[in-house]
Amino acid sequence: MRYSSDQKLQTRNRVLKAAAAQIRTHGPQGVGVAALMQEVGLTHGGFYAHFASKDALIAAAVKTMFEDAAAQRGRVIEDRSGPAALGAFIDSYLTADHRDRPDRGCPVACLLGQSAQLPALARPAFDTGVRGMVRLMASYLPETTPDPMALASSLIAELAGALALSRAVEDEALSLRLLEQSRLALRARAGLAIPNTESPYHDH
Amino acid sequence: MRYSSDQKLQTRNRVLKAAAAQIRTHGPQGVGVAALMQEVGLTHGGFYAHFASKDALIAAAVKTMFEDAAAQRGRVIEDRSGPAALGAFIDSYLTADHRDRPDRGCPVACLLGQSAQLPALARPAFDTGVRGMVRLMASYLPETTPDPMALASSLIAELAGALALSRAVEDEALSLRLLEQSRLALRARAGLAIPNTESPYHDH
DNA sequence: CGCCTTACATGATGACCATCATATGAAGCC
DNA sequence: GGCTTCATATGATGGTCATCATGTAAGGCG
Repeated sequence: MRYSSDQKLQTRNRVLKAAAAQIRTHGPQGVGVAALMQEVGLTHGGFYAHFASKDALIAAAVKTMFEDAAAQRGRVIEDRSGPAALGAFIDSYLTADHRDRPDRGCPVACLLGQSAQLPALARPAFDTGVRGMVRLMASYLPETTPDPMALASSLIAELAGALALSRAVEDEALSLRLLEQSRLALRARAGLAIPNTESPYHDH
Repeated sequence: MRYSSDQKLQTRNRVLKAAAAQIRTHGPQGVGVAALMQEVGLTHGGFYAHFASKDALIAAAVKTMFEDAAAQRGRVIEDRSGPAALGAFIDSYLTADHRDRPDRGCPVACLLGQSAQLPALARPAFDTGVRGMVRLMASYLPETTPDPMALASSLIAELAGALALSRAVEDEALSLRLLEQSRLALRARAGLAIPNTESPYHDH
């Protein structure tokens, strides 16, 4: 075995990445140290050379989840700005695709209901992430918005709530309705043009 | 020991009630059969006389959670009807009290992010509960609402999302802001009078 | 050439957990 | 008064899990 100079760091990052995906799909409790390390191609013993405990891993993983999410938002928004950026973000957020790929999805929506399972070590990272998302959203609102932070906070609640609900629900039709109704409502509330779409309650 | 005629049923109900509270506070995985039975004053062995498996217990508990929630809504709404009922519901839902007592709170908000942990047996009960809540909300909206079901679905997403977010967040001030902003936004969206409250972003 | 550090592997430990086979003890019936 | 039934208790089984002590191979440095 030859160890390059940053071997350990690379391994750590691979473990973190795998953990972030696992946490989003199976929750913080659903991740096992042994299974996680095996996924990375290692065995469970070496884990404690990288993290002091499972809780420490989760805290670090939550942090990287938010960093990845910020990068992803950048890719979605591209060079748009203001309300156009907000529209692109909302439209990409409330899709069946985002719903079905929680492992790459928004950490807020994934951790929304996991407050009980989330170790105390990981809480500050979550708070920071939520704050950042609210601030970002507020910055994209039209300049005429009277209280951008207030509106942004309400928009985030619906955005993440609708995605989480659409995931929790079993019935596909109900799930899609939840996504689409909130997408339209959010666009309207943010002062964006409404795409001409029939209410899914009426077409059949 | 004397067994009254409905002894078994009463025990079953006590187990269910305890399970419902545990699931809401610690999630489906956080409930242990042994600990649960001990809470009811029994030992773990008798459990399987009442439920075929832990998953079956959770499914039954989810069902009772929604029944309890419906009864609780009735108590909050009292003899109000229409928008007044809706206002009372929203105001009672987005409070620090509801946030801090998940064991007695809305099952939708508790199970929002637990989709991964929720056993398949319990999913239909959740769907039914969500549908019922949307229908109820739609029935309270002003008669002039163009598409009550569509609006109700969007309102539920924000309602449950805001409560879940306020629980997941560590910082008390942020948590209260999330509750209050969504409370005001929801009242406005439902066509209700806005109580005269300063934005918590501005007062300090 | 040989020692030491580094990155990981092996294997063990103790805790917890769902599940079930079997025992117990009381109530009601004959 | 013995027998059955029924709700619950006891104790075992097999599994999973986080954690840690110790072993091992390889590279770098003397």
